[in-house]
Amino acid sequence: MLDYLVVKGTTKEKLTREFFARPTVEVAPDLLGMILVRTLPGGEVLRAPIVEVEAYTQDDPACHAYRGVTERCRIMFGPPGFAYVYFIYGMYFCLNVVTEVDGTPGAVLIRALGTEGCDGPGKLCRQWDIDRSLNGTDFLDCNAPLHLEFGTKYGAEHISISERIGLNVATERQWRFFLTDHPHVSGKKSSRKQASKRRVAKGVSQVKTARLKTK
DNA sequence: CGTTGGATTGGCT
DNA sequence: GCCAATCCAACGC
Repeated sequence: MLDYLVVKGTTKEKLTREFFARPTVEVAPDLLGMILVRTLPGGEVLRAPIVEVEAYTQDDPACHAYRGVTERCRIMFGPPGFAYVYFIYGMYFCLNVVTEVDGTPGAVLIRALGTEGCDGPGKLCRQWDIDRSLNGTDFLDCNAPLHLEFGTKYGAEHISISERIGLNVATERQWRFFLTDHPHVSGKKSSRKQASKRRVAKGVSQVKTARLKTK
């Protein structure tokens, strides 16, 4: 609780476009501790620090931009510091921060916030009413319905690293960053280890299809 | 505690 | 058609 009430001094450091125009894997851990500010349509303002993120880059098979520009991921190819929101699994939205210089795709998935009910990329978007309408929002615009501010800065000694969650490609990349032992990181509830990848996703679906066909 | 499957829409080959 | 940067409930041991 003390964690997310701490907002750095009164001298607010100004966030710049350059901050995001860096290699994605460098920006990702720097986002930990920064404050996400969401102004709801009704005017209510929600604020909480980012406590878990994942990096996705152009040469990364798990990245939506891996196979080039499409309508869905085109925002990733534009200037950095903007929101990339996508729809997944038929019922969830996920929020990303676009990184890298204009023309180079890259993004950081925000996986958890340091507040109740935001321990997971899908959960935090549901909780904070974030959907496709916020795709392309400028995180530098204080008047936008969604923006970022500098918060507490954490050194490497407070940051843990692991492989990303929910992927079945490029699983070797250690591109998930989170605040060590923070109570609001995802998957903490049952403290289960994420070793149960979908081993033969293809085979499983084929079996499923076959079963349906014979019905 | 570990593992599996269902929900449910739309992006992309 | 296939299946996904998720989540949760329901199993099995």
